[in-house]
Amino acid sequence: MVIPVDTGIFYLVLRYNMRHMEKRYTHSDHETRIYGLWEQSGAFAPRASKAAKPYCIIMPPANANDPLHVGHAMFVTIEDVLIRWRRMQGYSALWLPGADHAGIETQFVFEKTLKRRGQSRFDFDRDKLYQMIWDYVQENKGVVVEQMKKLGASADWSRFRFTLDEDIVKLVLDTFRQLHKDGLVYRDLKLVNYCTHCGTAFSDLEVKHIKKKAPLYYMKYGPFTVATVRPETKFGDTAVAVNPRDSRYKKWVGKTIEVTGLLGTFKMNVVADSSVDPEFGTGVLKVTPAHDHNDFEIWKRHQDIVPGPKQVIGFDGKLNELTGKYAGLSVKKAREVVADDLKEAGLLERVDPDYAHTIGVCYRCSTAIEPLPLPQFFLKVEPLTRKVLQALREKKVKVYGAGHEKVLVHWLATLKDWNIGRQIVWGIRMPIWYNVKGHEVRIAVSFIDKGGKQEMGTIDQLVNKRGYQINEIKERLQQIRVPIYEKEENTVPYVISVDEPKEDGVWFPETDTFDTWFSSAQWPYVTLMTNKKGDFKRFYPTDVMETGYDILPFWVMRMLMMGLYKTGKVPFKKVYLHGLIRDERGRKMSKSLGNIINPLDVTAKYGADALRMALVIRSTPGQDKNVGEGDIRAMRNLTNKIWNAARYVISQISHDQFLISKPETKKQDKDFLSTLYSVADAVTQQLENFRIGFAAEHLYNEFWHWFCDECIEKSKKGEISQWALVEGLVVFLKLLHPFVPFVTEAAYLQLGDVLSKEDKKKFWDSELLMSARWPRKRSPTSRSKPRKASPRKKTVALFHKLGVKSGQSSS
RNA sequence: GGCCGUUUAGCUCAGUUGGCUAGAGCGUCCGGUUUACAUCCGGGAGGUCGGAGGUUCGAGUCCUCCAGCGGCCACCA
Repeated sequence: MVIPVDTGIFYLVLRYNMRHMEKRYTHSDHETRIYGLWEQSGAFAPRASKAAKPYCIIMPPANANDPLHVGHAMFVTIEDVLIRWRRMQGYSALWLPGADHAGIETQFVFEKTLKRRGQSRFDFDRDKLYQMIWDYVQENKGVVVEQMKKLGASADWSRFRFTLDEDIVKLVLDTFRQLHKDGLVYRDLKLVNYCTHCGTAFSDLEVKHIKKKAPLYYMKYGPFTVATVRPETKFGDTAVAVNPRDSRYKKWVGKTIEVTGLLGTFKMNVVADSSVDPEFGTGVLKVTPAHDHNDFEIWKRHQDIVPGPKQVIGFDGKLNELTGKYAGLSVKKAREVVADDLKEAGLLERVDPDYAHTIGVCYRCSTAIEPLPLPQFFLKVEPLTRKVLQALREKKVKVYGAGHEKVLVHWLATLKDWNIGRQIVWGIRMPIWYNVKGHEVRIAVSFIDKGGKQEMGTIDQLVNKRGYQINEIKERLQQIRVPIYEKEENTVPYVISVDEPKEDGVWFPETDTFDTWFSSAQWPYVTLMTNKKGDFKRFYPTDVMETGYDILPFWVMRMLMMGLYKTGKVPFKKVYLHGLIRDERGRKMSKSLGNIINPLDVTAKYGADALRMALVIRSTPGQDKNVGEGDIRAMRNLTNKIWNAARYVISQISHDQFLISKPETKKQDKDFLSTLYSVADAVTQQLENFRIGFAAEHLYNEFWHWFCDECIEKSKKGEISQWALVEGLVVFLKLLHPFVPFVTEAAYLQLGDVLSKEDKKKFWDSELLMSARWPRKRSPTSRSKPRKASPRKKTVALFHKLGVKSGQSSS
């Protein structure tokens, strides 16, 4: 057979093969060179042949700023197993890699480095800060790619995409425009989950709920007593609510009461709302629409009686000027001070010191989340989730992963509208311009003046009182806050546009950026649309989306929503969710425990193959897995075993004039080959069913305990012929290759060096194992692995035949 | 409060649609270096598959209930 190979590769392969094989497999002698051979062979790119069926996996884009951790190693291994397997089966296999700008994560990390220099993000205008983070990311980008290569990832690096690539951004913005046109985007004032430490709003999904004990204060409230854990928000109260069926308070409903508090006496209306639980506390609720989600909803339901949000906590997490002498206190401090003052004023009836409840905290920094009123752009979610639910019902997408399909359905069924703006700089700026003309008194901005100092205020104050030019404000803008008013004539008009509108007016850009997930939700189609011509047509919908179950709602769900919206098709047909990797005792890996497995350290010590196999063997989708150094060492031993099995077979070839023409006569050979190929079929089947961990274990056992322990030993006694043994070795190298690509390739190359031209015709179908043909049953007549029927089984079968209930009789 | 997962050898876990005489790694005990591999080979001990019912010729596998562990969701102030 003539193999058309690039002569350079051929030369390298020749040079690579040294006749001598070391007694032990030393990964460091092979991995880098083998990866080089693969890359130069061009086999990472999908087969060009039109006849080859497409197979595509989009790689979850790693955070551009994130060094490799064990989670990466897991996804690299599983996806690489699938891609290598399908590639060997002859598919035109594309594994498309990329990186994510990871807005909040990256900006947060960058701000830490700023802090070390004694600076903060408030020292810079928008453009300057963006540029600084861009440069910072450029320094680190690419590191993770090099690290993934060390793990053996056979991705097509030539198709690598970054979420902030110009053409990707363009498509993401197009989608936004389209959503807006279709009425799926709206601007509204709602309470958002605001982290005062990170300085941005989050979506509901990014709020972590933790159980906590806190004092529950019972305070006098006009004719009532109300229970609250947040006395500091009382300055923002606008009404009092009771349950409509609560007979105790019926007479008060609709009345106006007088409440004397720390800042004087106020009038308030009493409303009846069924969300109030008569059993809780005193059954009376103070309504604080600006600082509590439930209260906000009560206001929405009773707008005629209940005044709207009165914000008393600022975005800095401190009480504002409406709180009189308490202004400037942090929420936490204010709570204590207010409680003390209430007590002193005789307004505190009693305190339940250990009230257990849950509070929302920032998933990033664990700061308590403040619900704050903020005008935001929202994505109307229901029309999108409906389509996903339908696709799931119609089985257009299937989820592999321990019950997570149900979790996904639950998410989709209960999802709330998505606030897609974030108050950070690092991301794709929302393409929105406000015409501030005539609204200068209503719009607050911050910017950096010529002296490099931050200035803030309404546009009116800055221009008319402090004498700044409107253009210099715009040029060095940090943030803009455009309020929403009930009255039409007070509402600030905006247009969707990337560039400043040409129309008359004074146009200020929105300073919010999109939630990172808004762009990554579009990842499958934007990466294919902006890549080589025809990729989208050929590879979309993709075959498998593989990722950790922890980002199912953040990413997978949203990709389905956006993919169906934009293309009318699901972005992927299968979802494989891997579990988290924990330490050998089942604990989460953390720096403080010192139990982190650093993939690069492990790779250096035991080899990439050992790490890959340790991660994947016996893993189950959706299920966490414990991995310790012992597991990795055991798999390093496997690589050595593979190497030595090959070494033995190869040594026999060179010693005993290996004869290809030897006919297939021995019965033992036939049995051996029959079993060999049923192992191959079983592994293939397991991979097709995404039983990857099981396939790996099965292979491990068959290779080690059957092929090595039994068959090689038999061959020493002449019970299995040499050529059959060589065939066995080649088949196992191929089957093992997706899991442990380096050592199998190294062994395959060694074998190729020893085989004669004639021999190669039989055993050799490619210069490189990674491009070789996946083993299949040689003839349809060969049976599956014969199993001895046990006496018990025979008996049972007989009973069955006779229609007799066996019961205990067989024992 | 709702949902999901899990419970199999000393430890960590596998175990397709029921067919098991229940496996692997690590650990442990005994024995082995005449050349594939001591990162190894041979052999052993160790499990009433969380508990109780049920379906079936047959249940680790399916159904019901109970219990422990873990996770996700939820506006009880």
